[in-house]
Amino acid sequence: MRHMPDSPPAPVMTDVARLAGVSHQTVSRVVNDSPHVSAQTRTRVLAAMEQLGYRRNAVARALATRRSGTLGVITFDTVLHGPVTTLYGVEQAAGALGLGVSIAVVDRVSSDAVVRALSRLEDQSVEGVVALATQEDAVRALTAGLRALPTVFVGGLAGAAEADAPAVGTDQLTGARAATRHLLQLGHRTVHHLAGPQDWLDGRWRVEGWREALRTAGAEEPELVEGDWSARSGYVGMREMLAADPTLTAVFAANDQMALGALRALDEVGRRVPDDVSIVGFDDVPEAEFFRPPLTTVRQHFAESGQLAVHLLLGLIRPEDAAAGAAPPPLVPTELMVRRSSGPPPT
Amino acid sequence: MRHMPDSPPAPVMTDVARLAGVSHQTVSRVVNDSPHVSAQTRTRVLAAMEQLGYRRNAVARALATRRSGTLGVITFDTVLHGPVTTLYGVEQAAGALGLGVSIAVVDRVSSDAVVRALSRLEDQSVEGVVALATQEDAVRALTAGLRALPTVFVGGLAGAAEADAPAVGTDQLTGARAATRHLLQLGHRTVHHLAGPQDWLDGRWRVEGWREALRTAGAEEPELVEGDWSARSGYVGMREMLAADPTLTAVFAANDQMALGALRALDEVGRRVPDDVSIVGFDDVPEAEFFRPPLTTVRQHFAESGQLAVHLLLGLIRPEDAAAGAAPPPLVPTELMVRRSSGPPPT
DNA sequence: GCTAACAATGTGAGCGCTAACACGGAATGT
DNA sequence: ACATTCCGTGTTAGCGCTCACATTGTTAGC
Repeated sequence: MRHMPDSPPAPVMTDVARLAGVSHQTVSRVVNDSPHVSAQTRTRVLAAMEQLGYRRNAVARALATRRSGTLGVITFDTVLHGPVTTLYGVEQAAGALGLGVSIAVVDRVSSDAVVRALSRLEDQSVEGVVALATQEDAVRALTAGLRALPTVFVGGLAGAAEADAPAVGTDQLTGARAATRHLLQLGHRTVHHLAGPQDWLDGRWRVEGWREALRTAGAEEPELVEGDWSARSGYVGMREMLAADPTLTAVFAANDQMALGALRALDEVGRRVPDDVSIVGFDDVPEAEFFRPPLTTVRQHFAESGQLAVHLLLGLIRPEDAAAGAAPPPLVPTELMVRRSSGPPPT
Repeated sequence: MRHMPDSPPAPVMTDVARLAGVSHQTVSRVVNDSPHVSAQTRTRVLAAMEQLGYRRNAVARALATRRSGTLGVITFDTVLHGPVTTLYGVEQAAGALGLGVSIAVVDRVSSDAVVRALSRLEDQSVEGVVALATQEDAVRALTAGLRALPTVFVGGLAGAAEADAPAVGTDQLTGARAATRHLLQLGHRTVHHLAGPQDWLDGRWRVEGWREALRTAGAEEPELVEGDWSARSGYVGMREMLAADPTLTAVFAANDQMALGALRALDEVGRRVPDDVSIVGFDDVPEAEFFRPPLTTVRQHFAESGQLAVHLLLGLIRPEDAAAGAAPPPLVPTELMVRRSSGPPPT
């Protein structure tokens, strides 16, 4: 699209008013669906708007109402399936409500960077923020010393609760428990855990679920190995684990990428999956079905989390507008996708 | 963060002015780094701002200047590595320039949805848009019948050029050529192509590069099989290809996900990689290194594309502010990452 | 028949900022 | 010495919209 040097100025309310033969205020009423406009006048105004191609100026409206109609999202620059999908869910839900979405990406994990990102959002006068940043540091940075900008956390319910912040997200605990129990039920004595970073709330919850399931089953709890969500860390972690306990038969990886790395490590040392070792992941990224073997994993419904976050946030920002009904449960259930990477232990 | 019922109103310019004993305009000058303020006054104003915790109201400023200071990004709801990383690049570059970024996600590929997404961005008064939507339909929808909103396309240079729209992106052609040539040089008679969707400009360019390399080498051009970027389509496509030509020895997949699917398909029919068949992907997603075998692929520098897009867009929006120097070349070079999925053909 | 109530519309002010110009006073030139 | 420039600052008028209130006209009520 070429740059147009001087397009004619966009029509404003007064223009519409003049054309329709009413006052600007009446136009405003029509635009805002006020009931106090006669059907006839409304039609005339609508026609004038149509004819002029009028669009309300959101900036002026924001200034007058002191409401920007924009939500902010803070996220990390990882291309993790979860945050990205959640972001889309947020945008869809916000768009449906007529709200805009601004984003701020935190380049590295430091509370400093989080504060700067938040500051960028504040500069854009967002009315509230959805934080996809579920590391503990981030939560702390976001809750501490900041202006009263309503915030909803997605993902890490634990720390959020500590910080007395509203949060929504996947039911990590139940999901991790299901994954572990699945392996246990297949007959494995115990399940090893290739954990996510423990400063991520999601990572911690998955450990918790794993631990609970083991405890319930009376299984011994092997030392966990911590990774950073990356396939590389799954690979390295798996080798470590194998070195520490060559007899292991079942591994629950904290996400699918790490599971992929584990798969590779097992292949390198000649262990077959699932004949020798079973693997279960978490997330159900679209590719998981095409791993070798197809990965048994816990599906998360990220987009729903995003939607939920928006509705929860709306309740904080505009209590009157928020869907009146009871607040939806903040926990999105998971789904265990049993594929071929898990099976009974070798006999 | 709890909802605070009534926080004290944020300080405005006049408050700062009063405290500093100057006029609001002088405060404005300080905020905007005008040279026409004495050092002494500036210090006093700065101190007053500090004391009051003043932050300029971006909305009011936008109304007065008729510039929102916000860029829009249109993207699809795919969790493709490329668009997401580009998005981050855009945000980083914009943030560094003091610009905000609003997003609009297109839920499905229809020009209608694209128009609606664009409309959402317009409603937010973005000054320009970066379109990560590089499908032909999308480009057409974006360039057609729309207001004079400056737009930069990322990714698909071909169609953009047709539409006379500025565009930046990876040098797909050279990348695809390099991938194909790499296989040819290993001794393969020819290279099959598991193509991306042909209504995506990126997909088309990759075909083009592949075709050129084959032609240059005088190699026969096998029929291509078209996929949709997904691992599933790579899997299905590979099986099709194998059925059509069981003697194939080298495949260039249009992206890494499709390569993953292909890897799986080959495994299922007992073909070893790279001993029997070589595979090369495109993108170099972080996981590619942990595929089995590690995937030879073409790395794209998505974040740089995003940055470039922002600078190009800035040139359209604010010619005076744009870095004066020559415009950067709009093509970001690729990098061939040779790993273990490619090797000489079986003898 | 006169007032109360309400519906439909208009008027004026102001959201917080910047643009454009006005205005003194110091510095410069001849 | 006086006009001319420039510097630092203040004044005024909007940007396009909504809010609160004023003003009509109409219907209802006693």
